Amino acid sequence: MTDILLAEDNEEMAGLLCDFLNADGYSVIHCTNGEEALAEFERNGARLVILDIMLPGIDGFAVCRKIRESSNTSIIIVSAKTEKDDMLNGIVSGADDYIEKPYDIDILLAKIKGIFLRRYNSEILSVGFLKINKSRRSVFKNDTPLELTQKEFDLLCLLAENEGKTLNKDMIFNKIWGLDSFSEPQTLTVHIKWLRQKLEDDPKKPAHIITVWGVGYRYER
Amino acid sequence: MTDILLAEDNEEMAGLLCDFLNADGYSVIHCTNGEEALAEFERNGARLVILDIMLPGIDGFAVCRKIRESSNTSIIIVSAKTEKDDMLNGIVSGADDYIEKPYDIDILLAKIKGIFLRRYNSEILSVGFLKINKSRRSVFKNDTPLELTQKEFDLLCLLAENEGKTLNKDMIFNKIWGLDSFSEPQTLTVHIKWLRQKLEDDPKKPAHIITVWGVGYRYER
DNA sequence: TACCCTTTTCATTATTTCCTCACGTTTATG
DNA sequence: CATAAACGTGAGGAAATAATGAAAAGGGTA
Repeated sequence: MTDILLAEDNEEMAGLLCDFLNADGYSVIHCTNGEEALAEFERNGARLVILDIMLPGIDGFAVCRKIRESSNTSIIIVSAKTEKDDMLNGIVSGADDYIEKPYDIDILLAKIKGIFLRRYNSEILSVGFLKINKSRRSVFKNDTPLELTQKEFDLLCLLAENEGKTLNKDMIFNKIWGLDSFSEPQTLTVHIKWLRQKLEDDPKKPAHIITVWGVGYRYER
Repeated sequence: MTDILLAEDNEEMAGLLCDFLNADGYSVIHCTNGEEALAEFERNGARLVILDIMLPGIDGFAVCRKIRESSNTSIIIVSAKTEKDDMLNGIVSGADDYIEKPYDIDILLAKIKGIFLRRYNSEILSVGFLKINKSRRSVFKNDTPLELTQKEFDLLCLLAENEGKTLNKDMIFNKIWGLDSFSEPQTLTVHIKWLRQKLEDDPKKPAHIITVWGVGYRYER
């Protein structure tokens, strides 16, 4: 399922917003009219729907009501008009939130972040070409999913959360294996290898999981 | 539990709003400062909290954050200021919605109605091809009913409500069997099997109830 | 009690992940 | 350039975890 379904007929606006959303780590599908949006929603669903009111064909309110018939997904309505009736209409149609054009993109992004946090508890960690969803325990490399094992995932999270910072081997080991572990420290390097094989373009020449000699490892985007 | 906890220091405003809310059938408790509101929330909770920002003592943002530490109840923040920062602050603090003074009381009432509808009236959980009616305890897969046992139903609800989120096995077990259960944790995997046989197209290759090795399970639509 | 249905247990198999170890490669240093 | 220490690699097997099938236990009801 996509994170966000965006229904907006202004290509320029939509493109810009998509870029921002992608940068924040959300997967986005863009439709330019109401029918398309409804069809897409029926097929694949979406965690959040952003609806422009002034869509060609079916308008945003109608799309909103239609979606609400079968789903309680989150919906934000975007409107150019600033009339009270419009706002009321949006709320009555079942939208979770309402924002007026021209809107400040930071505010929209903050609203979205809030919705995802409250609703899915899902902090999406977006580091360069990687998207790590900690609550799902899933990782995407440029939109293709990576199948990581438990240890690999934990390791990657630790490194990515400390992106650009060199982490001591002992520290990594203790965090992931626990202080009371009896495993050989060497085991860490093996897991690093596997991680590299899964996410580096050329595992022989790691560009993201960097070895820092005598110290540990560092994640670079 | 009260329907609405209103934190507003302006008595006149509060009185008016209370009247309207009562007229719409909500039970309301009114506090005039942050401390009082927090104490009341701790004691009795509330389905929705309406917070004025400019409260004597602790301000609305702080109250909001404090409540969010322990609860995901709905929160609306009311502010006289109209600055972007204020709005962002509200969203970041974890409010569900934000309204500016002077507000149109109809709009506020509509927002409230929307929140209650979405949040407490949504007995029907619609997740992809599944429709779960929690009060009737019935489940439909593409309009054909599934006959689930009690445990299967509870398990499915838990997974579906947390769609897309990987749930720890222990957590699942504790939620469904209770903390004081003496059953073998193994019994969970057996029920997972039953569930898969009833709702997966190919139970051998589960597409919806996903195993996350070493962690637990995740529902995907 | 006998029946039916649900739930649990248990033993077994299947699968995935993890660890170790030996050996090869790279790096820092004198 | 030689050397030692640190790191990387590959493979086999151990260990951990899940899935399965069958059977027993429990609970409600006629």
